[in-house]
Amino acid sequence: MLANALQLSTATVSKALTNSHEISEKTRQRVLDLAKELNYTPNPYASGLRNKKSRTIAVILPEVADSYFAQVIDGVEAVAQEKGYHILIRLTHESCRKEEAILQDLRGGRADGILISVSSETRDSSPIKELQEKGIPIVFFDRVCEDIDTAKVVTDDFESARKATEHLLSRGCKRVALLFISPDLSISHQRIEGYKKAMTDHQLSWRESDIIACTHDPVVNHRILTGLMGGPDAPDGVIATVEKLVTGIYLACQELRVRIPGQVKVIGFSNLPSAMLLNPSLTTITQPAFEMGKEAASLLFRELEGKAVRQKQPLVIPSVLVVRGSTVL
Amino acid sequence: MLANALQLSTATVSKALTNSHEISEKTRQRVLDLAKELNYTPNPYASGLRNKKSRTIAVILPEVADSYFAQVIDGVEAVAQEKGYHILIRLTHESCRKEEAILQDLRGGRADGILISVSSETRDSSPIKELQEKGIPIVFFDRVCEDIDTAKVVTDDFESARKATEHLLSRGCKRVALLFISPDLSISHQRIEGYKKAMTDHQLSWRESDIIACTHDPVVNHRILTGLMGGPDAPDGVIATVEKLVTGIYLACQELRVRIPGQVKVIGFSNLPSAMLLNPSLTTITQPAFEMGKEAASLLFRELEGKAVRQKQPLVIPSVLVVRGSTVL
DNA sequence: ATTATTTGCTTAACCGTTTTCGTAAAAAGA
DNA sequence: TCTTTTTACGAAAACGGTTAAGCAAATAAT
Repeated sequence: MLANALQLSTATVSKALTNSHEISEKTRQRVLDLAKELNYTPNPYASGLRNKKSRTIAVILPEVADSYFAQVIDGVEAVAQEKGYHILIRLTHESCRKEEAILQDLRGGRADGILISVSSETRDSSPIKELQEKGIPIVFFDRVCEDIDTAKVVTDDFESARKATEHLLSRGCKRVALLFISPDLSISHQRIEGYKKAMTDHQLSWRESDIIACTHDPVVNHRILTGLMGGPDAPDGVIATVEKLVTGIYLACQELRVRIPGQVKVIGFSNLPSAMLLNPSLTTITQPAFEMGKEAASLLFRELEGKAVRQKQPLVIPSVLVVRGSTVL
Repeated sequence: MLANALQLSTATVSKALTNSHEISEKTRQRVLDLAKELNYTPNPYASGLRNKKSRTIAVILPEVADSYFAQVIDGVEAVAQEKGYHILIRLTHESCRKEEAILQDLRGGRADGILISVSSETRDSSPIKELQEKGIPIVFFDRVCEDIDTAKVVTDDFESARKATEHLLSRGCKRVALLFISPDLSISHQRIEGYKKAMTDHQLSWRESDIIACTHDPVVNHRILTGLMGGPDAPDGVIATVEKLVTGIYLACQELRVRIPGQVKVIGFSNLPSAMLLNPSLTTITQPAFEMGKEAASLLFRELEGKAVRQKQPLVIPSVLVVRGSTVL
C-alpha cells in the first residue's frame, strides 16, 4: 500500500488518513497527495475487523418487486447513505426457512443492525430474539413480531381497515368482503379487527366467510376471487388488504363483467403510483412506505449510536385513504 | 470462540468447519456439535480479509422504486443467493456525482464484482474503467457504457422502438411522438433510431420536434405533455420510452379529455404489473427485467469464477410488445 | 526391528487496518 | 546546560479467521 511507497509505517499512514493530531502537517499532506493520486481507499473489512463494525445494515424483506417494499428501501437508503452506512438486501420470498438462514448468516457480524419485515410464514421469533441477545439492534417495520421487545414502525392497520370499511358502508355497501393473505401476521389481525369494528359500529354482523384468506399464488387467488364474485351472493364491497390482491379482484371483475363501482366497490391497500390510472381508478389505503423506511432506519441508527431511547410503543405512522373511482359512481 | 472451549486450536476448528480431510471424524463432530449448539457463524470479514474475497456483489442502480429495477434485483438475487453471495444495493438517484462516490467506495474491495446500470447523467466512464483495471469484474445491464469493454446485458432497444412505432403506424397513426428522458444514454439513442427507422420505412418523415426530451421531474413533464397534447397539432400516437412517462401522458390526456385510443394511441416501455388494469389498459413494450438481472449476475459470476468467456457482443434479450387497449379501438 | 508414510493436530504467518505504547528528536523550561 | 515536555513517528499487538508448514504419534512398508 502507500506505506512503503512513502517510506512510512502503516501506522503513520493510517493516522494521516484519519487526520490524527499526531501527524505533522507535512507528512499528512504527503500521504493525502499520494492517496489521491493512487485513488487509494482503505479496505473496509480490515478496518471493520479491527473496530468490530461493518458500517452495514441488513434489510430483510419478503420481496422487492412490490411497490411498498421498494419505497421502504428508498427510505432506508436515504438515511443509511447520510450516515455513511451500506445496505444489504436479503429476500425471504415469504419463506421462514430462508428467513432463518439469513438470520443465521447475520450472526457472523456481517451487519451492525437489522431492519426486518418478517415473512408471512414466520411464527417462531426465537431466531430473531437470539440475534438480539447477541447485541445486534433490530428494528421491525410493517410486519412485526409482537413478542419481541424492540423498536417497531408500523402504520395504523386497525384504523385504516376500519376507515376503509366505514367508507364502503357509507357509500351504500351492505356486504363487504375482506381479502387478506397471511393469517399469522399481526397486521392481518389488526386489519381484520378494524373491519369487524366498522361493521358492528354500523349494526351489521360480519360473517366469518366474508373474511377471505387468499394465497401468494395468483392462480389460486384467481379461482378464489372469481368464485367470490361469480357466486350467487357476491359482496357489493371488497377490501384488498394487500397490493397483490388488487390485480386479482380487478381481473376477476373484468372477466365476470362485474362493474366497478356499480356492482361492487373496491378499496385496495396499495402504494402503486398507477392507482389513479387504473380502470376505474382505485380508491386506496396508501401506506407511508418511504417514511416508514426512513423512521425505521433512524430508530436503528439511534440504537447503533448508543442513544437508544426505546419507547414502549411502536411508532405508528398513519396511512391515508385516497378516494377514487372504484368506490364512487 | 469455540477453540478454547474445546481445548483445540483455532486452526483445527477452522478446518473442521470446512470439512478438511486433515481432521478426524471424531473431533470434526465435536466441533460441529458445539458450533450448532452455540449457533456459531464465522466472521465473514475476517475470512474475507484472509482470502481476499467478500462474497458480495454490488448492484448500482439509478433508483429502486421502479418496477424494472425492482425486478432486476429479484433476478440478481436469485443467482447471488444460489452462489452464496450477498448483494449490496447502491442508488445513484440519477446523479453522476453519487455514482462516482459509490464507485470510489467500491475500490476498497467491499465487493468482488459490480453490476451497474449507469445514471442518466453519466458521460465520463473513466471511474468505471479504473475499477475494472483494478481487477474488479463489471457487468453492465440496460444502461451501458459503450466504450467499456466488458460484459453487457441489454434488450433490443432499437428493434423494440421500431416495432412500437410500426405498431402505431399500422393502427393508422400519422404522427407519432417519442418521449424519452436521458439524451446521453445509449438506450435512448437506440430507441430513437428504431423510431426513425420505422418512420422512414413507412415513407414518413419524422420531425425533430416529435422526439421529445422529458425530465425526471413530474411537474416539468406535466407541462411538456399537456403542451404537447393540448397544442393545435397534437400527435395521434405517443411512445413513452420510460415507465415514469406513462403516468405523465395518461394524466395529461385525462386532464385534457383527449381520448385514448380514440384521439391518441399510446405505447409505454413498462414493466408495471398493473398495465393491464389501466384505463385504458396499456399497450406495452415489456422488458425481460428478471431475466436481465439473472443473466447479468450469471455473467458476473462466470468472471468471478475465472471462466470468463467474454463474447464481444452484448447479450441481447428481446422485449415483447403486448398489445392492449391503448392502441386498439 | 527399522524406516517410511500417513494421520491429526498445533504453531505461526498472514490478510489490511487501527490503536496502544514506546521512543527518539525537537522544543521548552529551569 | 540540563531536565522536562512536546512532537512525530515506528513497533507491535489486535481484530477473527485461513492456510502452509511443522511435528509427534500411529500405522504401514521393508
